[in-house]
Amino acid sequence: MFLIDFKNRKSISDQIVDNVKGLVVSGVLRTDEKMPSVRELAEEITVNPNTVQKAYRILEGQGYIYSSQGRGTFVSDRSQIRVSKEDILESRAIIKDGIDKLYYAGLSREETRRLIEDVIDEREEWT
Amino acid sequence: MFLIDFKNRKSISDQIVDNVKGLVVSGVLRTDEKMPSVRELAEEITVNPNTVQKAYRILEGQGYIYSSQGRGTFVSDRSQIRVSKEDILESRAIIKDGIDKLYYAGLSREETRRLIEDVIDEREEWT
DNA sequence: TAATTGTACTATCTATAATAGTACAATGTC
DNA sequence: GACATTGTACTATTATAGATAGTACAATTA
Repeated sequence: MFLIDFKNRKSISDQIVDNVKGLVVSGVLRTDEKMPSVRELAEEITVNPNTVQKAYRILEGQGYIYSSQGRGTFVSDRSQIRVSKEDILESRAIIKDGIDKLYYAGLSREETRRLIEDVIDEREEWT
Repeated sequence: MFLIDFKNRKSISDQIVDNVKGLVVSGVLRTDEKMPSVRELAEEITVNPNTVQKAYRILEGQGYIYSSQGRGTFVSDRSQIRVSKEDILESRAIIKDGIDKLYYAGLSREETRRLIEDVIDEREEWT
């Protein structure tokens, strides 16, 4: 369910954040479903509890999950997700960086389009 | 000519690498044209010479430039550029990461396609 | 000869991520 | 009520990557 790649360039906490976002948005995790506790998840993926807590704090701040002292952490309704314009622009900048690198590697516009269409088509769940 | 953003998430040396690659591939820097020396460029963009040298080493390793002790560093012919399959896969992974983040933000397949087409169309020079 | 240039080092500083450990309030369970 | 669980907030420490600082030397050019 929650997979971490310790050799990844992305930090562990960022991987948890993106991982959970994907499960929430795709509906694998359902509204009000209980998330593993900070300590549980930390043990499951063998990282420090503080790392999980950091990810949960970010996820709560963006409305993907909500927490209740003593009770636990739960999945928010998708209507609660808050996306800022900066988030979109950051994603755009990441994609632009990747496209730039393909250009530097000598790919043509059409080859780039094909590669990206491949990536898009890999995901069957989509709004 | 060589622009560095010190607040960027990309390291300075990586920014130099990508910057030069772009200028070489687009033809702004012409074959056998002399590059600024390590020390010159370091002063121009106010970074440490070691940082520039690191970037130059990477660029030479990938065939974008070549160096000659005592003479300087020069732009390679574009036929000398070596692109590994891993480079393409890394670019693909970066793009996938950006597309994933757009999905997490709730964008539809079509909105994502439009945003990417925008990015692609921003670049007029292209093979 | 003197200046420039690429190159190779070592040492140090800095920022970020992750780990380790402690503590406490709120909650649920027995 | 007692106790375990949970979220939360700290501090301190370690690990790593990137950048800086400084030195040195061989090859080349002027």
